[in-house]
Amino acid sequence: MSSYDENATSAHTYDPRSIEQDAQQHWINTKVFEANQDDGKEKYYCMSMFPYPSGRLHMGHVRNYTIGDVVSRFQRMQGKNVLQPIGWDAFGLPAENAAIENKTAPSKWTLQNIEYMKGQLNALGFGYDWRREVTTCDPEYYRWEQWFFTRLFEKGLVYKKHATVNWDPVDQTVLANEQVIDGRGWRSGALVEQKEIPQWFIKITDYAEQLLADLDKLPDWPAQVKTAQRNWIGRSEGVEISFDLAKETAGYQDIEVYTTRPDTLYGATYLAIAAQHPIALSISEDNPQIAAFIEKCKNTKTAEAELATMEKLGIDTGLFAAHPLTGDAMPIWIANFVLMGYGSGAVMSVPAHDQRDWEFATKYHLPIKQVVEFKQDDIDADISKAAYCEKHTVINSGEYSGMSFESAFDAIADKLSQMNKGKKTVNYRLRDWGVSRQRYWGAPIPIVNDEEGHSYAVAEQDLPVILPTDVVMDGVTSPIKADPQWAQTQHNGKAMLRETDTFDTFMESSWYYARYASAPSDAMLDPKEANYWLPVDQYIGGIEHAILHLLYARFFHKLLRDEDLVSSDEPFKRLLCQGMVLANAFYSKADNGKEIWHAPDSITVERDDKGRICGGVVTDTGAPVQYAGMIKMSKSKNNGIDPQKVIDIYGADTIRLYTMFAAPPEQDLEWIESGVEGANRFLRRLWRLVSEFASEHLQADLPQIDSKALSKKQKALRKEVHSKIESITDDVERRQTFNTAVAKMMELLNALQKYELNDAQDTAIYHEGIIALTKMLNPYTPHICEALWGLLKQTSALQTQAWPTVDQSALVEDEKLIIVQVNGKVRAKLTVPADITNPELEAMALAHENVVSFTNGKTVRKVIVVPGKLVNIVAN
RNA sequence: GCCCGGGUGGUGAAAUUGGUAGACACAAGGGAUUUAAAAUCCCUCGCUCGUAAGAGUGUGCCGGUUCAAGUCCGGCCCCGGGCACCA
Repeated sequence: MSSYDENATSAHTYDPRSIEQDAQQHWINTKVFEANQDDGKEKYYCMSMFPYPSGRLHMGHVRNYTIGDVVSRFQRMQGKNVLQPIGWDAFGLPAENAAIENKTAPSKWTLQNIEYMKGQLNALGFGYDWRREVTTCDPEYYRWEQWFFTRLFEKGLVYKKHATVNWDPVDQTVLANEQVIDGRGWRSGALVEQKEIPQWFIKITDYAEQLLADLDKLPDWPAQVKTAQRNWIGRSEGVEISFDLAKETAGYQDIEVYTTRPDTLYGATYLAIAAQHPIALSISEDNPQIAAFIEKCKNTKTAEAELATMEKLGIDTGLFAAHPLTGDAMPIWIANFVLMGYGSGAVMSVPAHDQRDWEFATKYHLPIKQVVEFKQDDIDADISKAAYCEKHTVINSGEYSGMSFESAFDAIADKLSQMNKGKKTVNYRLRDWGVSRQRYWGAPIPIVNDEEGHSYAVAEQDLPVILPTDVVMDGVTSPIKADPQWAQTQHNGKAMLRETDTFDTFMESSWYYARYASAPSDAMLDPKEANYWLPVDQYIGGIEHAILHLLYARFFHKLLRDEDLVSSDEPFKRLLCQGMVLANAFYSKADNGKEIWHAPDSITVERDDKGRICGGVVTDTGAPVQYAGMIKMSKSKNNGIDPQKVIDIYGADTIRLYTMFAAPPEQDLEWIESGVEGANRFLRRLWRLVSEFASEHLQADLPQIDSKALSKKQKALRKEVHSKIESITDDVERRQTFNTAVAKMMELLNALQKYELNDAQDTAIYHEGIIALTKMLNPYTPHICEALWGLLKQTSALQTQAWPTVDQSALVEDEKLIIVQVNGKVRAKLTVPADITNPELEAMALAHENVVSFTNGKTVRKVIVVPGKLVNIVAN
């Protein structure tokens, strides 16, 4: 029995404010969203990516969480035991920046934001189990991540090594890529340098093969995301080759390189090493030119895009290595595009068959030697103009000349192997996961170091290592680095110093889905409950997380599995990546040439003769502004639309409906105010239709539908209702095209609105349609549906109602519409009995007046009949 | 630079397995209702020609396969996202 008070909402006009509050209160009272383990019921775990508590919800959140709520409510109506949790990705850089700006502590700022945003999530009516809320800056959360890291430490899956960071030499601090603007520190303006510092790494490369292979176990992930992950892991088969140095340098007798093209080894004409390579550093000690070049190489960001697009520069070391097969002397160069942190920090260069090497060799007049024959089709190929990168027959390669790519690859690899100068290797582009951050607002890394520099995992009984929250940010140094007392501690009775670095925030987001499912106070997870809920059946979030977050979470799941905390191989069964939310953006130019971005609601737009926006003026001042088009809502472009304002004007159901209707979920969504009004108009129309029906036609004893005795008109309405049920169910469940599902519900409403009620059977059919529509719309706009459910005098709970089922007999048609084409062009449309035979249909088509006028004087060569659909007459 | 997407009316989009291109909306125009406005309801709406019936044409560009192509294949142009310390 529903305790929902329909009397409170029996007003004649749609009033979202009161019905939304009533519905939300009703859900709290009935605890309908609290999910408990129930082995007798099929579970469904639906999860959206948790928000960073930045202050207020943005439209991207609304879109993401509405999709999650639609899926959850739909699955609940399918009879499943649904878990939909939410939490807060609470650590991160913006809290530190806000703390500096607002002179408050990051913790205080973050917790205030969480409180506010929680209210917003509730106002949108999302059905979360709040008992399972996770906040990552809570020591009760991050203590288990610290514990798990110490387990990995004991297993040898973490290690410390030097790695490059962006260093601000004025502020004496490490900068995130985001904090480097045009090569300078964002606060100091100093030229940023690359610096090597010791950092912690987790051996994700040990799992590279599994992470790659298990992508095949994810049929319900977007192909695009799987492809991106495959490329990121970047498995390649190649050969490790060692080149003997003419004379030992910096303790090196040889230089190791990895290549996927051993077939081109005879074309290797020089070696290139990283600026930070020990050999380079060693010879720079008494060579000021080389020292200056290495210094210059420090002035780049660590981002890959930067490295790929910067000017390729090099300098000759004057050293030589011996070609392993020919013995030829090969010069060794230092090149700015070779990374010390990747592979061995050295590459062999084959300028004839690699474009980057070709450009480098051309610039510095190094020899270019063709060793791959041009394919016949590539008649225009010219080594003096560009590298030839195809794999084909090998030439100019001694005994290997004339071999195919494959044969030469194997033969040269075997030869090197016999000589002990190389071996076949599988290599990955994927690098180990660096988890150290030199920032304050994160989980402290649970490691202590003794005076000799040995590292130890913090003992289990000493966890968590708590991050102090009562701190003052000076904008430069992390408070736990600035306070010498904080790091001092004991380990096994010995005085030691704590790590003052914190974890990458991807650590927290890599296992929160498991913690939602099971949060015991004395362990990381309770495997029994975690394994009931896991894996997540549907995960929803932004495409920007396609690689890093999703790869780390998949990796972490395998680590959890290998620690016997979970039993599945993959954390997320099905994945949906939603698109961005865009809005109009406007700017004007300041005197210094900088762009000033104006909020779209402060602008009066100007339109061209086709009604497209072409410019505008600031409403208050009349100052002209430029139109920048529809671009991603962002702070920097000042074009964010505050969801709160939309809720205040139209209500939560309208904003939910608009975000689901305006575009398919994986595509970008354009925020257009008049479209929001349209969504609201639909809800008002629905309200009027149902309330009028309820007050004028609804009666306690509606007759059974007598499907055999229905009139043509009644059959048509029933067919409309049941074909919509069939197709909307498929849209929501399989296709996840929520926009077309909404369009079909609009069509259903239009059909009901046009329908005239004359007899009791009409009322019964109409009632069936309204009930189905209310149920199917419930996942999208649950508040109005609760209220309508009350108006329709339904006594059972709407949220756990069974989803409407299709009556197949209602779909049977007596007549069909057939398209008639002549030579592929539509010339007629025929309405024919559904049981017409092909010859009859063909004859009817050929006899049609308009068909005759196009076949007159021609010979009919062929007639193609697609039963129930189309006839195409080929004539010439 | 590398990797991944996308391009259809005035606009957002639909066309699910190769079978009516433009469903459903928004905007615009016309009309009804109203003292007036809001709200609501009805009609028109890819482009060109035509009173209409209808004809021609049309899914970024060029070419191909097919009885039939927005959809498949080859080549090109343009736009967006990610690139390991923003999350």
